[in-house]
Amino acid sequence: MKAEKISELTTNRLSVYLRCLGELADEGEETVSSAALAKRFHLNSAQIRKDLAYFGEFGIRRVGYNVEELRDHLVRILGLDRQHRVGIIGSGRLGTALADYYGFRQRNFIVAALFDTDGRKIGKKIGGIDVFDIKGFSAKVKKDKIEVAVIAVPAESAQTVLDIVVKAGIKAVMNFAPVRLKVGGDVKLKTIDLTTSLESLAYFLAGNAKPAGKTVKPKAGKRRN
Amino acid sequence: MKAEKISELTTNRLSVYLRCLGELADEGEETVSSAALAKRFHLNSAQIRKDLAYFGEFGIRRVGYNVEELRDHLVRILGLDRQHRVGIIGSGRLGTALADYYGFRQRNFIVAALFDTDGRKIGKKIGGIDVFDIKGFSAKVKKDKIEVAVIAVPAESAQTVLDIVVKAGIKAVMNFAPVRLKVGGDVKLKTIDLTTSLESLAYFLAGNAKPAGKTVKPKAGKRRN
DNA sequence: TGATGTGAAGCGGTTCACAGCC
DNA sequence: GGCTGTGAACCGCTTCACATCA
Repeated sequence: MKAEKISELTTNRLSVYLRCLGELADEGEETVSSAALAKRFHLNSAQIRKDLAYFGEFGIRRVGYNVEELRDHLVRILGLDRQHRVGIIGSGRLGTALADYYGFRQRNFIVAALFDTDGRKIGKKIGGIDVFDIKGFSAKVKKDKIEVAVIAVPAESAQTVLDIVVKAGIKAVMNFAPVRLKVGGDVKLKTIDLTTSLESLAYFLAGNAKPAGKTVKPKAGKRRN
Repeated sequence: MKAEKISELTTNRLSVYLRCLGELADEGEETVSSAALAKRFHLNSAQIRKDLAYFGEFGIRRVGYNVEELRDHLVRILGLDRQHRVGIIGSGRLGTALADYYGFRQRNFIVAALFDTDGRKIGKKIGGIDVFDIKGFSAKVKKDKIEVAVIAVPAESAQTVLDIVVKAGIKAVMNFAPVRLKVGGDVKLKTIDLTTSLESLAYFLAGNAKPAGKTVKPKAGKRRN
């Protein structure tokens, strides 16, 4: 509640910086200036400096940033220096794909369990991970110390699932169902809406197909300036 | 290039409105006011009106909007009134999950083909969809009139794949690889970065775990006001 | 009267530009 | 000299408030 001083846009960028630094470290770079970082990954150097400055003074004037050191800082700031256990609800194609997602492990996220309502799946293993009845969600969360829930169920059931998840004490949720969900303020809900992303591409194609004609027509002219 | 008068934030919301209207239509509602829509789906009514007003005057004063009619308008604005053919590159778990994704079909997106470099997969069918050699991408795009590419390959290969895709004349790309990719201005690239989303949750958990102590420490006090 | 459509104000994030420091 | 850290300017999106009109 209080920790929201830093914009989410900033933390998202920290995640990007971390990745970039990983690449530089792999190449053996020891230090990097904000300008060099910006140029290489098409970022803005002022923004990099400002983002980092929220968390401390990591740079050395005249030199730049120490790659390894800054990376460690970012890992700690983002809370990636310890494991996070994840439960995925919905063991359809998307759920199982996520269970297998390499990026999870790479970032210290451990998929501890899958959950479903489908009796045919419960008790089985999918990709080496046990599928549990959603009814036992709360108990399993406590037992396995699950901190993050991923919702990969159809849109109709997503709100119900979210309510179960929140009741179990989970504070961080990633939702893939294309619906607007409601949560209390102390729970972080991140929705990844593939439908909207897709439609945004369709819009682009539609607008692109008719470059001159059907663009906007702002009614009473003079929209900007 | 020119069509970018309307912010992407606006078009994303149009997609949301469309979904909401679908729900209302299913319930048999004939008209809805911006205020009612806002209340029901936790949106802002002024924003709804403003977003819609960019595209025309769809409302009736004193009444609101006709649900069916507005829905049709949005479908047309978003370019969902015709099919879009999609090619997915990468037939791993994520790629195949996407090939199967219900939201695609529902929105008039047809997955025409999967592409891979893995000889063991090429020529096979996965979930009813043929897997082709990426080498034949360009030809297949022309033949099947593919307009949208989905990149579901590891981060290391993503830029290479993107270059192939762009060279084949594709103008709309959805990328799931966690990298910053480079494209020319006439191609719309939408990256869905699961790694960043995940790390943003981790950040929240980290900040949340230590509510008072390690928050920010803005160095020379007085950040805001 | 009651809802839309919209100019204007407000706000938050980005970029600029430079002081401070190594 | 050259890089960071940062106040100030800028910009675009959101929200407000109201004129407009069926």
